[in-house]
Amino acid sequence: MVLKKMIDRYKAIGLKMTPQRLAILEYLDGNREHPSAEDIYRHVKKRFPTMSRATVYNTLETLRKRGLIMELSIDPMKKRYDPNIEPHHHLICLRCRNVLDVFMEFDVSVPEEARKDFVILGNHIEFYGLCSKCRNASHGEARNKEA
Amino acid sequence: MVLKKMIDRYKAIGLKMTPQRLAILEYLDGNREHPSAEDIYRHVKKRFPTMSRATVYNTLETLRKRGLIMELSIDPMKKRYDPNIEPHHHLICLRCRNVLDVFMEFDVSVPEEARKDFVILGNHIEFYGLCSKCRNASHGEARNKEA
DNA sequence: ATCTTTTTTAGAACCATTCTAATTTAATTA
DNA sequence: TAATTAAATTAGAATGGTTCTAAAAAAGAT
Repeated sequence: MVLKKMIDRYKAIGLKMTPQRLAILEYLDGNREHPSAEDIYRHVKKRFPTMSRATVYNTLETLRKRGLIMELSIDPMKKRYDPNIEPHHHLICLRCRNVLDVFMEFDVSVPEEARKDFVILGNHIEFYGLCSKCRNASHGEARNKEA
Repeated sequence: MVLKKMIDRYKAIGLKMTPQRLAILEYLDGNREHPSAEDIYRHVKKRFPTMSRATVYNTLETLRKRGLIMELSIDPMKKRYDPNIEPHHHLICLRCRNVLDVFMEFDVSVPEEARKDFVILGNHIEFYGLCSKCRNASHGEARNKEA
C-alpha cells in the first residue's frame, strides 16, 4: 500500500490533507484502470456529493508535479492517470481502450546519429492490439470508432 | 512524392477530389512536423480563406480511416497527425513538444504470459527528453508546463 | 447542361480542462 | 479551545479541441 507514503509525503511538503484528497488518493491507490479525471470525479463524487471537478484536476496536477502519479497520453481524447510510477509499458486495446500494464524492460537505445543531439530521458512503449474479450465478442465491449 | 498515390487512391474509392482536400494533402505530403488539426487549418486557410475547420477534421478522419495517415496520441492536449505511415517511433521534447522521427526497428516482443491473451498488432515507442535547442537555451522555445 | 451525391461551410454544440473569486477548512499557535 | 492564516474547495464561467448540423456549393457522371 503506497497510500500511507503518499499521505506522509503530502504533509512533509506542507500540503494539507483533506477528506477529498484522501478519497482521491484511496481511489488511485493500487488502481490498475488508468482512469481519466472524469472517471475519478464520478467515483469520488459518490462519497462527496459536493466534490468539484476542479478539486480532482488540482489534486491530479499536484500529484503529477510531485512525481506521485504519471500522466498518460494513451487516449487521443483525454488524459489518463497511472498511480504506478515504476517504469512500465502498456498494452492498449484498439476496440475497448482498456489498458494492460507490461512490467518488462526492453533494450531500445537510440544511437547517437539517430537522435541528433537529443537527450533521451525515458521511454514508453504502447503495444496496440485486441484484448481477449474484444477478440472473442465480435460486437460487445466496443467503446471507440476504429474503422 | 506520395501525393499522387493519395490522389489516385482517393478517386479509386469514389471520393471527390476538391481543391481544399488537395491543399490539405499537399501540406501533409512529406511534412515531418506532426501537425495538429489546427496547424493544418491555419496553413490551408491562407490559400482558402473560407476554409472551415470541419473540412480539415473531415478530411483527416477520411484519410485516417483509409490508412493514409496516422493519428498520434503524442500530445496530451490534442491529436497530431503523421503522413508517414511506415512504422516508426518518436522522440518527443518535453519542453517544446517538437517531435523527431526514429526510423529503427526494436525487438520488443512480449511473451505469452505477459500479454494475457492479448493479440498485439503493433507498437509505438515514445522517447522523451530534451531537444538540442531546448537543452541549450535555458528559456527559449518553451511551449508547455512540465515542472 | 443536368442530375445526384458528396463536400464545404459557418456556427452551434459538446467534452475535457483550466480559470476565477468567494467560501470553507486544515493545521498552527496562543 | 479559539483565533489565525495560508491553502483547498466550490460552482460556474471561460477556454480549447473536436464533432455535429443543416443549408449551400461543387465534383463527377450521364
